Amino acid sequence: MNKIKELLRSKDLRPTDQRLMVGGLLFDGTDKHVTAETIYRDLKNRNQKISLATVYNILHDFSNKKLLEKVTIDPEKVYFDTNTERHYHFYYDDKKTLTDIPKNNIIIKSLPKAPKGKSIKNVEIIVHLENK
Amino acid sequence: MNKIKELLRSKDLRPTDQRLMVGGLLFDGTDKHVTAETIYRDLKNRNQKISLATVYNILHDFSNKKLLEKVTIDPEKVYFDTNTERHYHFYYDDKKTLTDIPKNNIIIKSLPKAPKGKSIKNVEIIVHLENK
DNA sequence: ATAGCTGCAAATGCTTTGCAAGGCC
DNA sequence: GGCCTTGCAAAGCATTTGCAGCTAT
Repeated sequence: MNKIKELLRSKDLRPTDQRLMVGGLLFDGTDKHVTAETIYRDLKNRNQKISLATVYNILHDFSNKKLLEKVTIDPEKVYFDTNTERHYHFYYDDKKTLTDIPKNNIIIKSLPKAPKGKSIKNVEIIVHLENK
Repeated sequence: MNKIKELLRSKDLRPTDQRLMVGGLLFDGTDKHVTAETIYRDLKNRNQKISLATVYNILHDFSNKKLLEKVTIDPEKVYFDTNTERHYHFYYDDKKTLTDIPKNNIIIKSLPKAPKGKSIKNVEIIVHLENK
């Protein structure tokens, strides 16, 4: 838990109780794909004191500070991914579930040049899956 | 306009006034990226009789019948693209605008295998842009 | 002390739904 | 005639906002 405290400090985020709870759930070394709702329910089930609005705040704080990556697929849901390295996603359209595409399983040969005055911020690749 | 009528018929969609109007805006041979709101305003400005709910219905009908491709980027907006061929998008995060990436400017060298029992439905690539 | 955070409830904004009336085949 | 489509208003839902009360530093 102290590790998370340091992590937050290093990003100029005050280590509040709520941030530590959310951080504790997210940064355990394994990759996760969560939504605000997911986190909120999880914490509520453990009888933790936190509000949904705060979960949204925290998730966006984390994402602004590059601790999470925001992935948008379904207009009704925003996913946050603890894996912030360049990688891409499978999306199970039926189950509305996100998973990482195993590394090196997708290779982009050439990226387009950004239009004048613009630069590429990030590249999102979502491979939508359906049942055979 | 008769062309659109045929187009609709070929997809088992009844050529109602509203569908013809929306189809007329969309299928003129040039690629477009629209939202329900866009279409609705456009038609309203021309004093056409149509409701927002119907625009949503029609856009989804068209997309279900593969006349349009649905692209999701911003959780607040769903874009529909008249270009249903395989191609990808630039997204101007600041202006919330979508454009096609010029053909052959992005090449995927290898696609991942779909997990067991699944097949790839489509691949969405969104290159997010920011100001330099 | 004070800038930053939290949390509630209300507001927002896109999208969907229910259902009655009307249109297409 | 019977099924499909429209359109309105209401409902739904994820997300954001305003703001008063706390909290970390």
